[in-house]
Amino acid sequence: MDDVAKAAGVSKGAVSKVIRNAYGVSDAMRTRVEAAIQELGYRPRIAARAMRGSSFSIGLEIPNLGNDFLTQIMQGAAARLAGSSYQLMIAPGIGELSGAPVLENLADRQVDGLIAISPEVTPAWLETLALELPVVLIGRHDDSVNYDTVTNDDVAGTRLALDHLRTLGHERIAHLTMRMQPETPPRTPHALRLLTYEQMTSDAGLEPIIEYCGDAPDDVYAVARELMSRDPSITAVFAGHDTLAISVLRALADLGLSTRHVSVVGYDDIPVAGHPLVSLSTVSQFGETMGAKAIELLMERISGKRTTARHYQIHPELRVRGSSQAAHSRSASESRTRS
Amino acid sequence: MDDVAKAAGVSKGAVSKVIRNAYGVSDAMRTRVEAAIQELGYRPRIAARAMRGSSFSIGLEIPNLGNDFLTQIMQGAAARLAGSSYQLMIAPGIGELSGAPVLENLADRQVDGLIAISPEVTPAWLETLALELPVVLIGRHDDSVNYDTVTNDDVAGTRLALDHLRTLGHERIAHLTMRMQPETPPRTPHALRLLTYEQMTSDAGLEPIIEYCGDAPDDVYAVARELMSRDPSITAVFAGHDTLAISVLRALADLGLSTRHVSVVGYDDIPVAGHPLVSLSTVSQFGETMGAKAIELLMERISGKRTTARHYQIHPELRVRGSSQAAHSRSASESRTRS
DNA sequence: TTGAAAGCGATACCAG
DNA sequence: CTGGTATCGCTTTCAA
Repeated sequence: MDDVAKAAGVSKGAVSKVIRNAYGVSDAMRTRVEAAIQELGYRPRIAARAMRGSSFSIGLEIPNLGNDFLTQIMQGAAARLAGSSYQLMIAPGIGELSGAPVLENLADRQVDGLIAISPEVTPAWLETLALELPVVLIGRHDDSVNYDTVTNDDVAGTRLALDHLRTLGHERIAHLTMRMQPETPPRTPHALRLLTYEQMTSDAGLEPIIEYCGDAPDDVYAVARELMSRDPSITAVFAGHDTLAISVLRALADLGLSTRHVSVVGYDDIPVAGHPLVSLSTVSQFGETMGAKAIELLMERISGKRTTARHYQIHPELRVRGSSQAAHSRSASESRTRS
Repeated sequence: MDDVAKAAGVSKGAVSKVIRNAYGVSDAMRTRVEAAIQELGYRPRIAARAMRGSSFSIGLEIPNLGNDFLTQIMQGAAARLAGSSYQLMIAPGIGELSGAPVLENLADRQVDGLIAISPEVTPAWLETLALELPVVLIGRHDDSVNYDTVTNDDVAGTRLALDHLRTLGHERIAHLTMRMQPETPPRTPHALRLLTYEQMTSDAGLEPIIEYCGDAPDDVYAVARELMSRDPSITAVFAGHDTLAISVLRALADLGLSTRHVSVVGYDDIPVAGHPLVSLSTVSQFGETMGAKAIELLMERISGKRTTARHYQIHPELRVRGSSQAAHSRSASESRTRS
């Protein structure tokens, strides 16, 4: 920067102002400085800028890279940030090392704002973190004071899925979900979906059939397969998200069954769900919109336009595809042969 | 840091040494300082550290978030970095804004090392960039001097796919690939696959059938569908990568055809390829290993263990699944009805 | 082994 | 409108 200042015959301060196009620079000076910048191929060091001002980076913490729904969120955020002077820095969690440590890593790097997705970070911890920098949490329905949230209406989405299956005549509807910490009140997406499932089955006088699985794809598959082979009375599965649902489809296929025998409905509407070979009925929660909205909320805070919390909620929509079909008693109709 | 120094009754320099566990600190001092760090919950600011030393961040540039193969690379890199003091910062390209600008953004943020995936960045530019910081390029077979490369043997992989189809009796084998800049010699994965396809069809006396598509999923689908409906003599498609292959499967399904009529082989072995409903034959290039290897090469340079370029090449393997079947003349056998 | 002081490259305040 | 200067938080000599 000193070089640029010398080349243009001005002071460092002036160069700084031109870069930030701050108030108080004459046109003559601006042109000279910009010419010098061009000529020397000067690029400001973000690290140095970050010490006094901002880093022009916004951090996006995600617990898991393999999840297509999270990918949609990332895409929405990245697209919304395109053309701005900010760069999106995505920091993935790795196995157990997820959530708070990753968020701290990003905060240590002086990002100007932070988007968090990990459901297991506690609200109290996030409130503290949000005292230091703007934070948006995606997914959890927190009643936060210092940070914003972007959620979808998991209760409504679950109702859409279950009402759809009931309308098709299903009564033995299982719910496959992730193992999770108990929480009161439920605020994570999967806890809310589970709760809503429990309420709806109870209201309808149906027996709840709940199966829990871990994160590893192999475990999900094993649990799905065990569930499908253990109880032939089940005619439909509502899966906590599409990746689980697709594991159910895999288990069905491997057992020589199909969605004619067992209907499957997922949640998220990941891209592959719409593929004709998969054709998964699901609830869309518009991941790209969520990512984009998170950036917008963050920018409002970064620019100082807003200091009070906002809780933005998306209305999910049902996508009916081939994996949900009218109920048949499976024990009667199934053929046990591959089609 | 001043606070910590005061609390421990030592100098800033001493605290710094403890943090970096540098040479020349007594045990007594270390314990006192560590206690103070604990007590005050002190966390060093990376931005300040970056000004003098390193940022403990390594940058990963990817052109596109929606590509499952790139996701595998990211996962491999993230996993390999787990437990180290480095944080992976993934910077996605957005639409046109990809490649060089994103790499510059990362370099401006003083990352300690950089992994690049964009094929369109020129070798000359990368050589210059690699003068400033360690760089590993994934995918392109450059004969680089200042940066390392991680590639898979695209020629061998293409041979695996095409030999497989030939063995199944196919002679009308189309190749669906991405539109790309001409380059001499070919160094990008898709250019090499195309070249190998051209050589093999020529050697076998077969007519080359080459179809180009853009990046947008809709365009890929349209091209695939047009190809499938235009020329019924085609009995097999070798797609440049799995996502293209899956679009071909979609087009086939929508046309009332299946892989009994047209065999499809992809490249990458993305997770969904192994799903029984998709069952895509493909060439695995072990994306996770590539990502992990890139981190390893980078770390060797960051630690100063190595300064000469390495070009690491992975041996691809064929994964035979249901989408490749013995050739039938499609015009004779097809039924044009949905099954 | 420890402490003091000089930067790193920008920003921001305050005179001129 | 412009230039000088203190400053951010850390690393890194260099003496003691």
